[in-house]
This record gives sequence, C-alpha cells and structure tokens, in this order.
Amino acid sequence: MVVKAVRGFSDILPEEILTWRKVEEEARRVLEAFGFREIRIPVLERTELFARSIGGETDIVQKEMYSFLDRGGDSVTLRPEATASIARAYIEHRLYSRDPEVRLYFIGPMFRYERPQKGRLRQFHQINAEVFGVAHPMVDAEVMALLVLLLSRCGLTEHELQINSLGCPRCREGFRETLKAFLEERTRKLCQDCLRRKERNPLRVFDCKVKGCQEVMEEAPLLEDHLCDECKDHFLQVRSYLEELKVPYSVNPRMVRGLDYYTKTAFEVVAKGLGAQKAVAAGGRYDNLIAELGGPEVPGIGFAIGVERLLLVIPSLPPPPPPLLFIATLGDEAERIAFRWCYELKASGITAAMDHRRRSLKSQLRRADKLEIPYVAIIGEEEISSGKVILRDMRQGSQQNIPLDTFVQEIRERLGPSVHEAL
RNA sequence: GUGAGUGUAGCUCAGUGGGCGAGAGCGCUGGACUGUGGCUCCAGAGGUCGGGGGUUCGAAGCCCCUCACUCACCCCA
Repeated sequence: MVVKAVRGFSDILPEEILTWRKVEEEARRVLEAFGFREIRIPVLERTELFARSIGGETDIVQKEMYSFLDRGGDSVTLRPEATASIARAYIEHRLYSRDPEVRLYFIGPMFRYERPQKGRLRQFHQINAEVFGVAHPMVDAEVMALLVLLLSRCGLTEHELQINSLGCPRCREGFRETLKAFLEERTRKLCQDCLRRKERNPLRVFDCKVKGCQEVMEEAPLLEDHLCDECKDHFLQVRSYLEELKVPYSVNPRMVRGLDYYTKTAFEVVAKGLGAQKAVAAGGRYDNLIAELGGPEVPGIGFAIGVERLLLVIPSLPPPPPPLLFIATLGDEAERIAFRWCYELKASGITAAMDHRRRSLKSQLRRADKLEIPYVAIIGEEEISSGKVILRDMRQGSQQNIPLDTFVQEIRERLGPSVHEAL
C-alpha cells in the first residue's frame, strides 16, 4: 500500500456505520422534538470569521487551523467548529427577523491540525445545537437537559454533567486581574506551561494537571465569588431549573473554556473510559457573539457533541445484515439464469448474491455459510432439465424443490417484504 | 510543537549473548467427500521482518537517520 489516509483522517467502515447512524438518528429525533431545525453550513469559511469569534489569541486560531489562500488570494479555513458558522448564517440570512427565538442544529465534520490521540482526530465529527434569542436561564437548563437525554438515548451510561459560570466580560475581566495578581506572587511554584497561561489566559491554570500548580490553585480565588450580581443570579437560576427538571449535575468551579466567546453558563459532559480526552460534549452561553460578528444584540447558547468520543463509550451495533439469498450455480446456462434472477430479486428489494468465479458447489456453499446467508438456491444442469430448483435452508440444513419457471415470484412470496422493504 | 512506546503473513502475535532456506493460530485456496456449508484431517498460496544507511564473514534482533501508528503533554469535542 503506497498511499494511505492522511494522518488524523480516518475511514468509517461499513461495520461501524449502523452505530453512527443510530447516534445521528437519535440526535435528529431528540433535537427536532425540542424544536431545533437542521441547518447545513459550508466546510470552508473566511479565516476572519474564526479569528473574530473563537479569539485570535487562542491555540485553535494560532496553530490548529487548516487555513490557506485560495486562488483569489483570500484566506480561508476548514471549519474547526460549527458555532461560528451557524452564527454567521444566522446573521447573514437575518433569521432573527422570523422569530425572536431560533433553534438550529448541525451534524458534520470539523478540522483541527492537532496531534492525534485517543478520542482526538484531525477530521472529527460534531453534533451542534444552538439557541439564539433567549437570555433566560430556563433555556440554559433545557439545553443541558436535552443534551443529557440525547446522550442517554445513544446508550451513554456513565457520565456526569458539570457546570460552571464564566461570568460576563465585566466581572471576568476583574477576576482575571485578581487571579493574575494572585499568580504573580507564586510564580516559583508554577510549571512552565502555567507561566505562559498566566499571561495568555490565567483561568486556564485552574485545569493544569501538574501537582504543584493544583496545590497553588487550591487557595486561589474562585470566579464564583467574583461574579457580578446579574451573573450570580443567572447561575443560581440555572441550577434551580436543572433541579426542576431533575437533571443531576455537579458544579466544577475549575472548568474554563478555550474559546473566547463564552459567557456565563459553561457545561461539559464527561464520560468514563475515554482516556485524557474525556469530555464527550461541551457547551455554554455566548451572549455577545452575535453582536461581535456584526449582528444584532442577541444572546445565544449551544453545545457540541464529539461523535467519535461518544462512539468510544457507547455499545456498538451489529454490522449490517448479509444478503438473504445466495444462488449457487453449476454451468454457463445456470450462471446466466442466476444472473437474471439476482437482478430481479434485488430490484424488488430482496438482497441476493452469487459467485462469478466458477468455483465448485462446495466452495460456493462455504462462502454462503461464511457470509451467514440464510438461504441458498442451487441451480445446475440437472435442475434446468428437471425444471426444479433446490432451495436450501442453511440454518436448518433442510432443502426442497421449487419450480424453475416461477422461481423469482416464489422467492418474493417466501422471503419477500417481511424481511426487506421493497424498493 | 514536546515526550514515551510500538512497527514481523490479510488479522492477532511468537522469534535478540546476531547464524532460519523467517514461524504459530485464525483467515484464504484446494483435496479427503469429482454437484451440497458448519466438524475433522491433509496439502498449498501468501512476508521488501515499516523504509534507508552503517557495523559484521553473516542483521528481523546491534548503531544512526527517517516514516507510520499508539498513548500522554500542549490544547480541546
């Protein structure tokens, strides 16, 4: 094999497809029941969109984007996430003028130039859901509740919803400075990465894994205690509405965000068995994003589910079923007849198969057995002259004769639509 | 971008004080059963031992470089 798939880009093989479909179908079912409508956004956007929404200083924008100049000289980027694009579409098509509340979802691949590891690829898939136009904390709780519901429907059992409040630009800026000052006094105890974080995004020091840093952060001031009245009240209400819906959650005061646009509520669903990349879904409120992108003052909230990560922790479905009937042939004429029968059966929705390699009857049966095909028809010169075809039940090992000239009709009646829907 | 660990048949893996024409199980093909699957037995096909260079009489095993995969860091779904 000379040419292989590009690093971090993977094929999804037929045996995995049913599990993928189940997740996507559950997502559509649940989201549509909650009033979300599907939107499809382009793979490519102007680089500027992501620089402005995600934040020009974030790692995603700095070093993880697939960006290039197109032939017209414009800088474009394969989307590293969907929220920015959905927000762009919302503004561009003035969807806010149709109804004050707009709910959208999207399923598709994202691209980030990162080093692959468990639960992390360069092309990966997300299920995104966004609500535009409502600032009320009820919506925060509803979105989290439906996320948990959706994940459980997909078969995710061991998971935990963690929530936090990131505050608004006003209170967060103040806290940033407070925290930075706190860190300045303990620089000797911080790791190299955290010294860098201290400058770029001091909140990130909270989720450093180095012991020394964690010890320092035990005593660090918490954002919780520095929220403005509005943010504090919002967070309390979100919690009370989650309780109203009986959604279990825990507050994680150290949870922070890598994207700049988040405000107030942030949440994650973490699962066991995922290694270091243990968040299967994450989201939050972004009340200033639409305005920052040039739209009206409209609040928003949403989440993204990492589909590959979810697939790692839910049971997989069995592969697609084999054909229903295999036609084994002996001789040229039999092969020709079987060829026609297979076509006619498949055209009416019955999956049939045959072998075109002129193998012995034994090897044809062996193949049918290996493929777990439940019925095998046998046709050779004897059957052609007697006008009777053998139909063998592979599970029971029994067989009977059926008339050659009404074969297709006979098979349709016996094995037809109860198993496979007609085309 | 950083670090560690792995690359031997289609798959899962044995094989290092350097000496093998390179093995096993499963899978594949054929036969025993010349037109009847599964079980059993027999036979066969299939390998640039990731790639390149070096050391050596001799390298799958040692040295250097390189590529790929995996996990972790960074970051994140």
